[in-house]
Amino acid sequence: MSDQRVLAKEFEIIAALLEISGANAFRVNATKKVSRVLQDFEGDLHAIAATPGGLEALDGIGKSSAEKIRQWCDAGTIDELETLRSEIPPGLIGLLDISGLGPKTVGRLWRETDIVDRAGLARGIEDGTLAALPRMGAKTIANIKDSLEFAEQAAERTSIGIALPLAELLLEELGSLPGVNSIEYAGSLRRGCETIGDIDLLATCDDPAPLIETFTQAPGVTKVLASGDTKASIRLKDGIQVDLRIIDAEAIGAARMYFTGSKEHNVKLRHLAQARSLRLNEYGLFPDDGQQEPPQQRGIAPIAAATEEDIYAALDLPFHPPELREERDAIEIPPPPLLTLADIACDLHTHTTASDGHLPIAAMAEEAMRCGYHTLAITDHSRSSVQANGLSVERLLEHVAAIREVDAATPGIRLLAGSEVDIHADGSLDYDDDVLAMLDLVVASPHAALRQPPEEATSRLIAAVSHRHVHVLGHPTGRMIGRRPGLEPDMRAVAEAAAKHGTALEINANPSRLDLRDRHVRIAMESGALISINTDAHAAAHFAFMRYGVLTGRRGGLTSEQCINAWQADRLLAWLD
DNA sequence: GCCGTTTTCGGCCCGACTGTTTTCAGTCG
Repeated sequence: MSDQRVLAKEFEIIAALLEISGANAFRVNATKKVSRVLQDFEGDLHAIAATPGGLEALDGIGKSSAEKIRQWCDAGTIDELETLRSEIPPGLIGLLDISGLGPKTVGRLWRETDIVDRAGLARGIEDGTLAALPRMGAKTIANIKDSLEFAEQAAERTSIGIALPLAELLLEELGSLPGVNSIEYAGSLRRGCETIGDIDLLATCDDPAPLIETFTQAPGVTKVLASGDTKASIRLKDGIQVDLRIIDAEAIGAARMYFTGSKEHNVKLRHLAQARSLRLNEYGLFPDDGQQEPPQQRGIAPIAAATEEDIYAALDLPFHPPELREERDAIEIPPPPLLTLADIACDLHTHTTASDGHLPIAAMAEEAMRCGYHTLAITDHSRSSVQANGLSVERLLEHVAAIREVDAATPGIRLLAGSEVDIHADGSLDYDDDVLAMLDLVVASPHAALRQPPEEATSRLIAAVSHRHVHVLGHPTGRMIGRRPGLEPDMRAVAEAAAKHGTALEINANPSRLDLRDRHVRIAMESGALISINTDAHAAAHFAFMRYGVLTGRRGGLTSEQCINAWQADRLLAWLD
């Protein structure tokens, strides 16, 4: 893990310990923000720490945090963290993740009981220690017990590849109920995040009660977490939480904006609203008359509420698509026109039964035509990928001939004979130049040695993108979300080399990969590198992964101009030549 | 702890729901 990622975790721990100790909530928030800034930071942490004022120039990092970061760079520890650790049992941090337990309660456990970790909590529930605390009734304790058991076995976040199809299924089922006028998803799912904490649904309907009832009693619901007049939360049997909110149709824009987030984007919007003597909440943008009671409860008409566009316009801001509403996205700057799924006209990285795919060439061509593509590249594995049945030079030559044969026999789509060539640890490729030269398209990808140090990874990938026969750098880091971190190269250096040599960087659209990731796409855009979004399809169903790649591209600010999959066939072919 | 077109002090987003409590604290998103 890179230094800034390790340090981001340290600040996360500081924030959690401060929270338990009862520190000022704004100080806790500020510390959490430092963690997020470090998490997102791309560049050389030690270099920026050594530059006077360098750290302080980052939004959210002030003098005090900069000092701590420099201390960590020099000594490998932070005094404040060591002090906190010596005072507060670290096992308490694991209690903050249990739904229903917040900082106040965990702080109480620390000061007033002998419960210092999850095992202690389980004991305290049984032996009555918990029940002795104020405001701890039977129901609260039962909820905590349930959350504790759930937290012990649940995965942290759900892949968008699981959450999005599930959400679409829910929309179909709930949307067909009588009296439901509209239903849609919001939240991190709508922003296209690679993993989803829970699914947020927004509905407009004639009568909320029957919808809430159907929702909370649906098959697959293992627990009803909340059920009110306008909001309900359930947990499904696979552990995913779904929140449903009932919205007034006139205020759907404000609700969309509010529940899509991100939280940080909303906070920025509220700040700007305040500066204009306005008040923004999930019911609309209102004039701020200084009264405490929410304006919508006093019959005050909103200035804007029906659409998100109205609200941005009323704040004199450009519209931001959901994918560009993260903390890192500047709010005043108009976003570029983003690539859409409809722009995608080809897939340039797919596999067949020749290596480890499930379909023969002709069947893959059929699927690509169903997607409306003008071109499909067949790129089976190279010889080093033994586990994936990689092709020897001899088998590759036969395969190329077979691809050209199917291409000639299949009007309506152009098939490219390519290869996904292994990039060896030293940056050399798995086939000789004369072999690569006869291919229509070369995707070069790292598959092994994915734990090599960042400097080696950087030169390895720069060597690949600089190679005269390489068109696309496939899944550049080799990461698998939640399973392995992959390479951590200096992505700006790789992107600059790619831009210089006219090589495209891939967004591998498989939802387990999404590699490049969103923040790397941003760097590629800034460096002027081209992007190629490919599904790496090994089966018919994998062609549908394209949308996850497009979402990731959009989160990085990708335009159709800079994405070679959006180009017309002749332009693409000219570029390949 | 951070920040500044109300600037070096005094703020820091806002509402729903639950459970325990008789008016609201704590948690969540």
